[in-house]
Amino acid sequence: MSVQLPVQTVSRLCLIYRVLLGMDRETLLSSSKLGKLVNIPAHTIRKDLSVAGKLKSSNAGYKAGELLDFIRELFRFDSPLRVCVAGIGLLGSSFIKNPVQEGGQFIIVAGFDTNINKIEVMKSDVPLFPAYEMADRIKELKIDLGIIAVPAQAAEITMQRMKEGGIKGILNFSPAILGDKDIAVRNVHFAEELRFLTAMIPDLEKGVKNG
Amino acid sequence: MSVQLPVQTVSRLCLIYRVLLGMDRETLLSSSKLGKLVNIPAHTIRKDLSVAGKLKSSNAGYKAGELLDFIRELFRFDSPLRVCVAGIGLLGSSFIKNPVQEGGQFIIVAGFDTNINKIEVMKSDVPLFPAYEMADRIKELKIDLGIIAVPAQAAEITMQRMKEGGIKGILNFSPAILGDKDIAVRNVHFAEELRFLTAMIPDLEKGVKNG
DNA sequence: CCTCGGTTGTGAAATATTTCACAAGTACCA
DNA sequence: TGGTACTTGTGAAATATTTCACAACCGAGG
Repeated sequence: MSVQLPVQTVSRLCLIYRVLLGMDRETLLSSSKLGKLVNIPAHTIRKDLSVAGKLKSSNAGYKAGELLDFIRELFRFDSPLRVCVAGIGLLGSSFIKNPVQEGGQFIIVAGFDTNINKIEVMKSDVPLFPAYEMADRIKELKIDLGIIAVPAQAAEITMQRMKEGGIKGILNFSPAILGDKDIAVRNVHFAEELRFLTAMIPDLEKGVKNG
Repeated sequence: MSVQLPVQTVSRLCLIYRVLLGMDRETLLSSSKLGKLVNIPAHTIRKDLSVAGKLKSSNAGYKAGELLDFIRELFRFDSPLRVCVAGIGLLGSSFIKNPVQEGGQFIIVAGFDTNINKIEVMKSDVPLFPAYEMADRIKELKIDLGIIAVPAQAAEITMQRMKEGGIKGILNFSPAILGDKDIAVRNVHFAEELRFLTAMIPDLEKGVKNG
């Protein structure tokens, strides 16, 4: 399969997947009902499903459960992925202490930090290791995804270590901007979300530049 | 101005803004040098600046400081925005305790929670109020932006209260999917970022569906 | 069996965005 | 002054994405 879906399509399907997760499998949804739930026009949803290779049905909408299964298989959301966290600061430890549930799709199996004291002191169900062991541990524990929650200046080396360990994807919360041609990297930055939001606001009154 | 820039252009300019912030104003950057820093092709950067209404110069690249000023004025990033946080849980309180700095572009001026005890017990420089006062306080304190960090079932009502107070933009960290035609809303969801990442990974080995 | 109301799936049209390619500007140097 | 080695800005071409519009399908009710 894999006709390489447009990124936005992928993103929308993920969004749909999310609402379907919290819904009775038997619920019957038309593309327009679904559209209202996720703020996407009905025809876009239909097109997305169409290019993604849809399922059978005609008429009468989609059964939540079937749609869920379809997307799950499409993106192989079935087998749980093993995740590690680099940087056991405020943010990093919150991932370790309050792991995302999401039906067991992700399992946090290791934490890393350069600060050995932190590793020894912190209590956690997840095993913690010093950062220099990262590549080896990632191989050993067959880790798929990495979350980077280290300071900016350590981000690059952390990514390198993760790559060396053979990680497939990285979610980067550090202020550094990471990217790589071999693996999927996604940068997330709170302040920038706020900034983007600000930039998108039609007109923030203020002296109203011209009119 | 405002020719309504493409969303992606806005997003890229914000990214560029971020790297410029952490850079000496005198640094001279060519579009390709800049491109490497943010993982964007040079011609896309030039085009973005072009449609955004660019500045003067030809030759010899951009001075970091000038570019910064250009983007700042373009999006009116100058006057600081007043931000409030709804939901003083783990995430919400982290915003209050460790406010984003970003050169004072955002100031957190209030927190809200339905749980009165929490409000009374928690120590914080930022004043905390009960949720039902939200609309009034937002008006009173002239708050521009809201961060929603409440549980899913409270998200909708929180948005309504914020709208009622006249807020211009919302950054929603709750699992609910929010949207509104009048104000800018941005949904952020960690698990979904992981999921999106997973979906984007070319081939996560696994039984390798076909080939 | 036929029609009505509602829904999907999808080619084709309409838009939007990215990429290209190149004229034109600038500095430097001799 | 002329030549070299950069770089930008941008119209036009190439792509990508979204929107439209409509045939086809289904179930229910005569």
